[in-house]
Amino acid sequence: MEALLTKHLSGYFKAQHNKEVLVFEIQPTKPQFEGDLTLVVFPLLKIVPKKPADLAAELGDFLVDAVSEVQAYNVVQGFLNIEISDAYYINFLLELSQNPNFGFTPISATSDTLLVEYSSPNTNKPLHLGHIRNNLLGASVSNILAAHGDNVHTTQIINDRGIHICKSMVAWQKFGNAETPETAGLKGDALVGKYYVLFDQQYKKEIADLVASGVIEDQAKIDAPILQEAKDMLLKWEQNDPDVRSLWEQMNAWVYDGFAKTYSRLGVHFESYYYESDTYLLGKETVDEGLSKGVFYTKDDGSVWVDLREDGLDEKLLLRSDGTSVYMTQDLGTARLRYTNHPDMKGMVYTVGNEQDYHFKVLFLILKKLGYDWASQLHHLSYGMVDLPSGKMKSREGTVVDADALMDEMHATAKQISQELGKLDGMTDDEKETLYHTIGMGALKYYILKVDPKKRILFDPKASVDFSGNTGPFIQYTHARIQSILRKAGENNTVYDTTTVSLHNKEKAVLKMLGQFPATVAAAAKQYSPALIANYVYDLVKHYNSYYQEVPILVEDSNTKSLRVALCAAVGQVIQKSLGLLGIDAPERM
RNA sequence: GGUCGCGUAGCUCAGCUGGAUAGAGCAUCUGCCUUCUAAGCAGACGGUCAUAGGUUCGAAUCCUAUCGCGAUCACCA
Repeated sequence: MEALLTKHLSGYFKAQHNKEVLVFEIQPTKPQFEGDLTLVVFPLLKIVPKKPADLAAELGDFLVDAVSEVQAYNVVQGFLNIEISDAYYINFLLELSQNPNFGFTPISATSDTLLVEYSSPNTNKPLHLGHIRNNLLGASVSNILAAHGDNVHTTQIINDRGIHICKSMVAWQKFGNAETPETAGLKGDALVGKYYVLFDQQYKKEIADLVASGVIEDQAKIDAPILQEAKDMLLKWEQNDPDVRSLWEQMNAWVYDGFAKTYSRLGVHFESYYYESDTYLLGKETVDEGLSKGVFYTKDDGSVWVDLREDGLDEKLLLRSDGTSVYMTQDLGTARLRYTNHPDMKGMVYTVGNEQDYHFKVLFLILKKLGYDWASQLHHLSYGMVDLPSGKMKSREGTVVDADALMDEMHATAKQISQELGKLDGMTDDEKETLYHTIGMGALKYYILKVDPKKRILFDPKASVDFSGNTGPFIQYTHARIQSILRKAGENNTVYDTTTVSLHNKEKAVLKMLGQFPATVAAAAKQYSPALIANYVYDLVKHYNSYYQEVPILVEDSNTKSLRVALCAAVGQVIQKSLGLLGIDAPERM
């Protein structure tokens, strides 16, 4: 509709005033005024010098005359409020009902291939609340880009090597007594995490002992024997020591087994996996390449650096003096490997927390300096930390919210509320458990995703298990009620005579909301923001519930009834799609 | 200290490239289940949009400065 009005207005300015005007400010009319769309005329006064109200009236007269869908207008100051005919919205509903792809763009031959990286765990501890935000964001953005018509591949980089991995390995060797997930009765990732914590405890104790014997604290942090053991182990690992490699493979296998269970519950999946243990060597090659191109340089101790001071950044280490690689080294290798594996790729999205903004700025700049033209296609999907009311999460201090435990809690809450409400008669126990999972995850995912990614989240455990108000279950509930109506309405009940039905003003409001869905998907893709989808679907549901409350759907008059059922079905479809983009299931009943 | 981000109701958040009287939820208080699922709806209460300047017909939104919070600037990842 906006496009149609723009076209006519543009023609009008050309014919009447001989001016080229291509962009008009058209927005939904505020509820307190009469009308459906509002043209702001202030910007046009520079082109045609008139009083605001006069120009608005002139344009209003023209539109009523020229555009059949425009049936009336009113002017308030410099605002031209345009009333659109019911027929337009009724026809829109008809089109929408016949288009299962409404709002989505199918993948075609011209689609861009994109790689979205998310999750990216370390193999030394279980996933926690911070990872949950990462996973939900990455998975949802992947869905949104795909809905927008991109050919999306999901992947992750697994930080499976490095000093932090060696820490849990050393601790297991010293204190583990050959414990396994089976003998300990723990998930594999939880078992390995336990030894990571043990390492830290022992490390702190050794530092304290050294300080007590007269060593300066900074020196004690370096000299602590267990840290030396971890460093030795890293060197042995890079030298392919068979014993170290075997232990490493064993412990990583435990972790992957644990992660797989958590990912499955979260409902995320990956089409490929990259391991730093595979890419760090290519990273080292990249460093050599940079040295030969003169982009990097070597210091006296043998360490390799890049100087970014001309770009307003700092000097950055790329290879340690002992020749081992750092974080940046392997990221260089990983990026190159991915473009080798996907030559047609048009972009890559890194879902990583905003504490690494600087890292990615540097990474992209280095790749550009190395001459890779695809460096400009890389995007860092940066998001804020998840904080608790008690402050920051610290894995070594045990103040993290464990992902598995959190999901258990959401499930239990969903179960408790569902049982209290007692609406699930006739469902099998399996169906009920599935539903509790759907609702619990709906609450968690919506709670996390409704916040603008770049903002930090304050995770309040009490508020997160809230199931009413602006929550996932609230939206799921509306979907369930719609499905209930559709079941009662029966089949083939959505055919109506478009020329004789009329619209309730609440119906019109809902249809306007539905009309915004395609633009919302497009905006969410452009901004990599699931929050736009979450806020949109909440707004849609608010309008629908208000309508549902005030207007009966299953009425005697079959023409009116069919229109209303069609509207319910359309709302149900858009809710289901929106929730789908957020990775949330829409239940048939609850 | 340099750089980046954030600051909107008691709390948690919306507010698109500047537009009309800044919106939701939670919490507190009032109504509405013999009628399509009350995980709902309708209403009340609650704001000097951190502060001060500037640009503009018009600023929560853009610019500058200040204050506050956070992140980062590691031979950690």
